Amino acid sequence: MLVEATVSVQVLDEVVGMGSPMGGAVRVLEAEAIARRAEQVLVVGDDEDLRSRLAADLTVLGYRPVLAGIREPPPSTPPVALLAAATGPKETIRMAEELRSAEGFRHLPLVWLVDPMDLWVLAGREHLCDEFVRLPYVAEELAARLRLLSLKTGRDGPDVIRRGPLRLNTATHLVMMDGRSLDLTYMEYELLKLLATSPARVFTREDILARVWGYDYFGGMRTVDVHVRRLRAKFGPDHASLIQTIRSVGYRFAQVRS
Amino acid sequence: MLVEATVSVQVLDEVVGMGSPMGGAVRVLEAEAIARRAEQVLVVGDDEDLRSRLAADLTVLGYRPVLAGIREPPPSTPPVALLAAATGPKETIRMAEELRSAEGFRHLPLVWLVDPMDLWVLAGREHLCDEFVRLPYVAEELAARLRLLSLKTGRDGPDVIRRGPLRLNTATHLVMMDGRSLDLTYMEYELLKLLATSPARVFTREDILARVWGYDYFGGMRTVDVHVRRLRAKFGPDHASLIQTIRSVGYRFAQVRS
DNA sequence: GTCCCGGCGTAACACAGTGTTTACGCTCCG
DNA sequence: CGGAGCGTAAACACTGTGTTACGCCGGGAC
Repeated sequence: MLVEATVSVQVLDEVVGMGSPMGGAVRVLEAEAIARRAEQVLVVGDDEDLRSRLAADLTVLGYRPVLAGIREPPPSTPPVALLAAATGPKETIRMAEELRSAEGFRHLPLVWLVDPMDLWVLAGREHLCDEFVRLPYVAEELAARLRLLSLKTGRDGPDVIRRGPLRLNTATHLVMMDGRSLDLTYMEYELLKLLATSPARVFTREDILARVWGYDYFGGMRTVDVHVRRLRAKFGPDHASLIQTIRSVGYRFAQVRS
Repeated sequence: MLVEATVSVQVLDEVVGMGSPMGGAVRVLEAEAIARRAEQVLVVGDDEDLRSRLAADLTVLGYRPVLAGIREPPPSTPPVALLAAATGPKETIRMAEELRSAEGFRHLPLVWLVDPMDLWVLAGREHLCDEFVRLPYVAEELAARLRLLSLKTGRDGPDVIRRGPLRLNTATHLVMMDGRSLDLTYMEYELLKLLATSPARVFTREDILARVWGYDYFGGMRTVDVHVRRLRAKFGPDHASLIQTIRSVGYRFAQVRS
């Protein structure tokens, strides 16, 4: 039932510094890699050699490769994509089917790594595959496809505010925390948008009331407190501190690592 | 300003029957090629050799390759995609920019054919590229990417918008749900088309009234609600949730995976 | 012309979901 | 130790939406 070679979720930090097996093929825009601030990419599959090469290249590209077993809970920080590195097409299909029915992985963009001889298996299985890369792959292609994927799936782009584990899509009003979507009310959404738009900046309750509730609002200021509390509750205990209280002043969105 | 080598729109029927330069690499599911009933694919660019190879492979894959100049009017039947076969990255970029500002080509999915050495030019130009294929390309990959492109853009042919169980033929105004045709009124159709064209995107009632009823419409906003309800009723209980309410904001078409 | 009818806009109502207020207890700091 | 500031919970009020019903309008049949 499971991909036997996979283990529990575990960051491959030790891979950092390894030379890429693809040699000079890896050419990265440094700024881009830094701006990506180590987004996680899950790597699954039974091809250990391929997995380690992917891990090395992803690291150089500025991603944080993560090994994951399907049965394990998904990692706390949301991965941008999931690379399927299997030894053959049958195994890839099996894995894709399993991932698409696993709760934590169902909505992750799935990228196949596939030999050109096996490309025919994709026909009619497009629902199991969001993107694929021909083997042997080129690191730059991997980078380009991951970028395109983020844009096309709406995880990134001009309308998306990214703050650490939080993704705020202003076009779709979709809010994601750790890859799971948050169900926010209108006021909660507007309040969060205000705070997240200017992270680290402190907003007084008057500020917030004026800009979210409107300048003509005359109500109690505890209203803000209550909505902040509800936001924190929906963030979950791990991320409740994303909105910080500045005593006697107001609130601010945390300064998340860049 | 123009791609000099291109000529006016012209179907490459004479290419049919040519052996593919890729040799045995071309393996097609016959049924699939027939079912495609010769959808058009535009090929532009100044690399004549690449263009003719593409034309041959596309033909074998069941597509109808069409040579087109950018300045020429787009072919009457809209193609499903546009392949950019230029001799170098600079030319590809120039062409892409021109195509994206040309009236008839702006909305066509654009596929780049790009040398792995030149992949870096894609960074930051994702808006000019919907999909790309690494050179030297493999015919099966081309086929798979064109298929994926159709699914991802929700276009099941030139005039057919596909969103999950819904099929919207903009040429015939025919709407199908799960294979059964829906009998929609004019307003219902226009409203659905607006929402389905940009799935997941939230439209306010003002947006909808302005774009469906016209900018000069001054009526109650509950009009939108009622029409949404009528649409949902015709969708049936199983699919009523294809149109989602965003409280205090508006409506959106659900994000469906194709 | 009149009649009929489908398509559309508006009004009315009930209710679930939300926003707001109040109350209380904890924590921090003077 | 005391008070201000804040977190938390619950109760309340009301807005927004789903739903139904009704009336108007325009076009086609006769």
